[in-house]
Amino acid sequence: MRHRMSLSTEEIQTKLLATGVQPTLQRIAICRYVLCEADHPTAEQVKEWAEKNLEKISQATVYNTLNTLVDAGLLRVFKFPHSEKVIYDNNVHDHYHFLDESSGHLYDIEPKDVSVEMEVPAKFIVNSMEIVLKGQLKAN
Amino acid sequence: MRHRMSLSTEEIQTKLLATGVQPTLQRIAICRYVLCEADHPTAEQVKEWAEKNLEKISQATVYNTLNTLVDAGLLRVFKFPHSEKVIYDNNVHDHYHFLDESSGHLYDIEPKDVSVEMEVPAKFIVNSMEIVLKGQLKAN
DNA sequence: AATCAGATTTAGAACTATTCTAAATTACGA
DNA sequence: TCGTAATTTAGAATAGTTCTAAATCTGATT
Repeated sequence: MRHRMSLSTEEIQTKLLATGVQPTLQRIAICRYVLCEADHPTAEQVKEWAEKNLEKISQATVYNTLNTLVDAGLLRVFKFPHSEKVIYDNNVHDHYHFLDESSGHLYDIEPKDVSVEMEVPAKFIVNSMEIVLKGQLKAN
Repeated sequence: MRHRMSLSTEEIQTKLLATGVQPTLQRIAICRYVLCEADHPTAEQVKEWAEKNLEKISQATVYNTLNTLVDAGLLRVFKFPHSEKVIYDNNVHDHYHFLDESSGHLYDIEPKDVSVEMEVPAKFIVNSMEIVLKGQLKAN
């Protein structure tokens, strides 16, 4: 279940301004991709998309922009064991992940769709919890 | 709860031979550290230890040896979100981790010490599960 | 003990993903 | 319109790990 937002340029601008980020051409374009279209993209994928959809953009700007969006709380970064590359997630709320080991595809798992009952040794005070499930999709 | 084994050189040799790994000087030394003494070390820490405890060892041998031990099933590799570096774990059974966010220290959590009740959307066939808890240790 | 083949070790280059640097460009407010 | 700050850029730098190919070691066979 992807967080697909469909946002107009104005809505993106508003979102950026609301989080104190200057809505430049490059940032708006990248937002169009990472907030609306993409599904757990890597920086590389963002760059590929941006090169197709902008006159010209540098690697540094892609990274700068993604970091800016993360700092602004519009995006989250994750790093999974199966890949060196960071992935960006437009689902900024607490959630878990499922990795389809055959395709490498990632799926968000909403906390409401799982029940985790966890009891840990008393000496640990748990603030947060990262869960990655691995397996395959049911064939059916 | 660390998996501290105290193993003699002979026992290490036997372990290596049993898994089809030639027990060279370097490998035995590194085993002495990673199987007995170390606690979730990085390759860098293994290298530092090895430089103190061997005449001479190269970076490549440290990495080669760690990879060999992982392939042999004597060690597991993990990669956590809070660090770029891979860590090696001599606990090769299924288990989870707790990250003390104040110290950066990792603790193994044995499955028997937690109860995880998890129900996920039916389309996912879950084969394994990585769990990292984050927080602090209870003060007292 | 000497030989040879294969395994291991090594120094250093290469690689990948990301960040840094410092100059050029752009945008915003006065 | 001007000046200052923010943004973008190319390319260098960095970190962690792997690769390469030469040197060394091992240990089985003679």
